[in-house]
Amino acid sequence: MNSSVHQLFRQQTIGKKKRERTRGALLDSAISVFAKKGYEGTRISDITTHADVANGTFYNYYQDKDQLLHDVALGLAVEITGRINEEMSDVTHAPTRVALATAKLLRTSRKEPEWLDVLLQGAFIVPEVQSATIQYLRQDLEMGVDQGEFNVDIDLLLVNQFISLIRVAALVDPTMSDETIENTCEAVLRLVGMSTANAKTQVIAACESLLEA
Amino acid sequence: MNSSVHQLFRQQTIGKKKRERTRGALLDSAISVFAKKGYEGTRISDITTHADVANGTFYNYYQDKDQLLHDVALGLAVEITGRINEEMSDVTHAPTRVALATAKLLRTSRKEPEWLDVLLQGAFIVPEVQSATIQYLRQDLEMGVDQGEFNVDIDLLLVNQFISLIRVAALVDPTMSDETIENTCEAVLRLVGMSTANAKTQVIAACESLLEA
DNA sequence: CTCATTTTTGACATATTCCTCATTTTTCTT
DNA sequence: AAGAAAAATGAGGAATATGTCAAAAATGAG
Repeated sequence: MNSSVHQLFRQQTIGKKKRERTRGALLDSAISVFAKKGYEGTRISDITTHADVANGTFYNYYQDKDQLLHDVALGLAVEITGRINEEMSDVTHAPTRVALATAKLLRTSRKEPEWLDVLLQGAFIVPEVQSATIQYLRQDLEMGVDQGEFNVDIDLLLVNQFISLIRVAALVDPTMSDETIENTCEAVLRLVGMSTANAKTQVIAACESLLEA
Repeated sequence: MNSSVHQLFRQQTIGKKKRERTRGALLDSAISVFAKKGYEGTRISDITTHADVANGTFYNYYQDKDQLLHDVALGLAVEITGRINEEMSDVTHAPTRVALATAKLLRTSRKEPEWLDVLLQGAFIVPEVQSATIQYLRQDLEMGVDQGEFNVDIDLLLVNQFISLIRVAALVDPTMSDETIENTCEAVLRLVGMSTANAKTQVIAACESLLEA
């Protein structure tokens, strides 16, 4: 086993002591297995097998599946949102930020479908992951209202609606085609109160700037 | 056990032979247990216990959980969508139909939270349930485009986005307050390309007609 | 290289769930 | 009310999962 393409957590632990490296292997395996079988559907043994360690090794690191999901999903949240936010540090126009962030997130999902899948599983199960995921989004939405671009109340419902549109994209089109990305970006902008035409314009602009990078 | 308030399937089998009555009890219990523990999380024994029958009885009716979910969710889909569609037979204005259907669906969820929960679980797992759920929705959306009210392409992604907004409402506010219902109705109208102001107007009108009934 | 310390191992005891089927109980037709 | 057919029962074997721990192996600091 251990045929993952990604190596997010093991990458982070290269050079560290054995303990951290094994933890990284478990976390990476958890991504693959949670994505494939779903959180409820995965057995501890699925993860240890995939990580090429003995059954008992799991219990040297975690007491149960919940703790593992917590670490995996939170790690993904920090990694993904941090990365995207950095890349947008110079963008101040809220609709552009929202469209760009959405497109970047879905691009990530095309390259590493398991990441978004597991992140979202975690966001709906572990409160702390939900907070981490929502954090930046909420800022950008409020910025859009302040700028007079978004015409809608920002509350918990809206933020969750936003996230659910992301999730649906991954569900309906796991290959995450350009078309799905663009349609989803437009949908989130309509959700926050932009007109169809306006949303289209913003998305085209955002996606162009994405191709340059 | 068997403390359900609802009795959808047992109601349908009153007067029928024992076989159908027991099947009804299993189906009603499945609603409660699936809603409480989730499909993956429920054990066959949870359902038989709740239905006040012996463990082995389950296997006189179904081979596995999947078949049970299929029957339960499809039954709910037929019941709920059929009911709502009947009540709207005289409404021809697409935005009104969409807002009304959404509000009625969420009202149902307020009264019987378990129904919508299980229906949606089924819609994301059993293809046949998804078809049954989508059926009417798609018609109304296309009607709205034809009437020049909705400004968006109708495809599988959009329909699923729509359904996911329904789901989020139930997730974020299980009590399903009036506010949540109205906000969700407005959100779905924005999703299909109506302006924030326009959506608000439609929802107010639709909700008023709902109070009369 | 050495060896105390850390980490891994995997057999096993415990626990859970599934599913069957011979037997008992209930149903309902006549 | 009798009795054949239908349905329900629940003990128990098979399969799967969990969590523990004494012993073995690997690590890495000096």
